[in-house]
Amino acid sequence: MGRAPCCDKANVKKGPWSPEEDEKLRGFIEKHGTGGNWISLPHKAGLKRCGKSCRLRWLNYLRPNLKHGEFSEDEDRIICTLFGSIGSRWSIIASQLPGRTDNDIKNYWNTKLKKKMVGTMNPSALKKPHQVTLSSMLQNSTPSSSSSSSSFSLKNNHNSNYQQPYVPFTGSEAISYASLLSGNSSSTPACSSFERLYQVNCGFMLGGETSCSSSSDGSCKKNQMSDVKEGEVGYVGVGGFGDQIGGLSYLSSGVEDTQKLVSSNAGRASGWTGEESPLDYGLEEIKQLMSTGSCNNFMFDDSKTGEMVMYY
DNA sequence: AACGCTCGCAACCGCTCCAAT
DNA sequence: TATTGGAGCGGTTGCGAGCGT
Repeated sequence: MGRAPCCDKANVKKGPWSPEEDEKLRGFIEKHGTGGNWISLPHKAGLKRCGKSCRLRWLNYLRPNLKHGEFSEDEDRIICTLFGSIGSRWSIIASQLPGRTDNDIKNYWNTKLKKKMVGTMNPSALKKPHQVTLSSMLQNSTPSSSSSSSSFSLKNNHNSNYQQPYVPFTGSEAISYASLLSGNSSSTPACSSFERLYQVNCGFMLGGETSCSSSSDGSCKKNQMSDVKEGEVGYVGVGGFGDQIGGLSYLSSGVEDTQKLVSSNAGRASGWTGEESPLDYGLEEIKQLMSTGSCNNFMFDDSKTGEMVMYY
C-alpha cells in the first residue's frame, strides 16, 4: 500500500502560477510565515494548490533575494567543482551560491553548463589515454600494510611530477583539490579550467550521460561520484594531467559528513605529501563494484567484451 | 505564413529522510 | 520499536519561445 497523497489531487490546481496566486502566496508568507507546515498553508492562504507546489513556488520564484539571469564565470566554476566533488546534490550546491535555487542550478547544468564543458574539451582529452585492464590493475596492486583487512593499493603508473594517484577525498576536499588544480596547475597550459575540472572528474563526463536516474532498488545507476553520500568518503583519483585524464572515484565507508565538509571547505589536499598515496579499499568491495557495473567511473572499452578496461 | 524542431525554464512526481507520536 | 506524515530532494516532464526551413 502506498502512502496517502499529500493533498486531494482532484481539487488542486496544477500548472503555471498566475500573478494573483503569486500575490496571495507572497502576501500570506510575508504576513504569517510558512508556519512550518506547507500542507496546510494553501488552505490558510486561500489557494487551491498543493502544499508542495506552494513550497516550490516560494523557494524557486517568490522568495526574496533570488537571483535570476545569467550565471557568472565564478558561479560556473563553483557549480562545476561542486558537481565534480559531490555530484548532483543541487541543494548543497545551491547553498554555496547565494540567491540561486537548486532548481535553477539543476536546469542550468542540464541545459547549458554540461554542454559548455563538453565544448571546452580539448579533443585530445577525449582520447583514451592510458588503458589498464582489470587483471593488470589487480596485478599491480599491492597489499596495504596499514590495513588488516584485504585491502590493496592502486599505484599510479604515471611518471608525472603531479603524483597524486588516488587520494581519499570527501566532498569539500575534492572542492579544494579541484580548485587547486584548476587554478594553479601549470602542467596543462593547453587546458581550460573547465577541462581540468573535467579531468579531475573524468568519469562523470567522459563516461556518458550524467543524469541517469537514481534508483531505490539498491542498484547504483548514477555515476559513482554522484553517489558519495553523506557519511561516506569518496575517493577521487587524479591521473597525471600530462596524460589528459583524471581517474577514478570510489566509495568507502567513512564518518565524515559531506554537507558539513562542503560548508567548512577545509580540504585535506594540502596535507597530502606527494608520495604515493595508496587507496586502501577492500578488494572484495572493488570487485563487487566492478562486477555489478555499479561503478560507472570504470569506463568500458567498447571493443572489448570480456575484460573490463579502466582508464586513468 | 506555417510548420517542425530545439532549447530553456517552471512545475510535477516519486522517493528518501527524519521528527513526532 | 514501529508507524506516520511532512519536508526536502533530485529526476523528469510539459510547455512556450525562438529559430530555421
